[in-house]
Amino acid sequence: MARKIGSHSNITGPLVRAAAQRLIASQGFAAVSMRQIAAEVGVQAGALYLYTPDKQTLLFDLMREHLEDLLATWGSAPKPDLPSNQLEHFCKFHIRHHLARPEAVFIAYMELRNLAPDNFRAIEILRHTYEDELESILRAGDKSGDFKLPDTRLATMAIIAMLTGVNTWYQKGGRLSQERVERIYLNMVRRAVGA
Amino acid sequence: MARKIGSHSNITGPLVRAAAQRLIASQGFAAVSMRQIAAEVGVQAGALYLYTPDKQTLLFDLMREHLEDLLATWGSAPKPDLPSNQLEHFCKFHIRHHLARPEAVFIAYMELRNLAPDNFRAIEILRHTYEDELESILRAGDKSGDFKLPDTRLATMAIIAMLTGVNTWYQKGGRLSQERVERIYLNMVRRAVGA
DNA sequence: CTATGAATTGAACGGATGTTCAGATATGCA
DNA sequence: TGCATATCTGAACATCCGTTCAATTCATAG
Repeated sequence: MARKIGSHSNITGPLVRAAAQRLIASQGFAAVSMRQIAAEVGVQAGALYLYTPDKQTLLFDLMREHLEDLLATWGSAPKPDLPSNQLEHFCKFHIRHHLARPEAVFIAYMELRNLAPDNFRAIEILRHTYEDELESILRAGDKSGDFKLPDTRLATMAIIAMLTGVNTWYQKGGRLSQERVERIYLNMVRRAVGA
Repeated sequence: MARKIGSHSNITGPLVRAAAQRLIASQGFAAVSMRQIAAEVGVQAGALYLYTPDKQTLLFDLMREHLEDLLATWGSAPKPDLPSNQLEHFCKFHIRHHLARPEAVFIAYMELRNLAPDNFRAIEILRHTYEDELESILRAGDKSGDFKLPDTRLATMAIIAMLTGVNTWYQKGGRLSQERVERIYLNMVRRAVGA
């Protein structure tokens, strides 16, 4: 067997990402220091630089991985035929995927302004790619007559804002189950697009 | 004439708030230093403490004033009679008011976690008060049969998220006029609530 | 013009920041 | 066992942070 790099049973790398995600989500990127992250992992600050070239890249990697995960998961799911069913699939997927990783979602939305310009552009492309997935569903439905939309781009932005907004108030074990929330939101979305 | 306090033609106070708002909106509270704000105003850092007891209070005041302005402006506008007209009034008001002060809106949404606990609670009360204004419209419309809503609280959160989302993409001089955006969003909201 | 008090400076305080690196430690393979 | 290398420490670097305050400048009232 070829010698593996990092053949020690080292898991510090993932721990660093997890601690950084937790801390940045709760305090904000600028307010979290490398020493805080290191303390959470149980190492000294200098050791973090074995796993990231700098603090900025750590943030960028968290956001990029979140969006790549979002796109990959969406892309690997089978697509229904009819626009109406595609819309249902998207709504439920979006709520479910976002509620399952609130910290990553929070960071991806709140820390955009802390990205260096090149990193910002890369993240914006990924986000736009995801938005286009919904927009193409709406466009197809509008064309087929299943939906009635004065402006598909605005409907796209409106629906994504609405669905992502669930993350700001939903609490597991609250008044409504996640399935019920999904159904109620889907119902509102359906009516909003004239389905 | 009684001697006025600050009878010098001093406008530094408002300038401090304006500079702080501009800088915090673009870089984030934790990333902006008192020295940066002072430089923007054209004074030394120490002078800022004539206008705010500390950095935390400066943030709190910005957010509180934004929400008090929102509630006061909303409260002073005449209310239509029918729920359907009230909903139209709210949608147009919300989009217009928020698009007119994007920096204050941005700060009020993004910097909540940088508030000290007491300040956070105070801001949350103001925000909830505003949400209740929409919720009572929806409740009245649901009762009167003008709207058909499975859950007024969820509809409230969904609509506010949708409307506030305009701030993330709207650009003056873009493809659509503000009035057209207001109309399209109102149309989607009306359908979403079953009006 | 002078006295008064508001407005501001500029230096200083202790401490935190991201990052680097020589040296120490731990691990797995020969 | 001994060697190579991955992992980590702990101190150091220059710089920035929020905040305080004695000293100074400034504008106005009398």
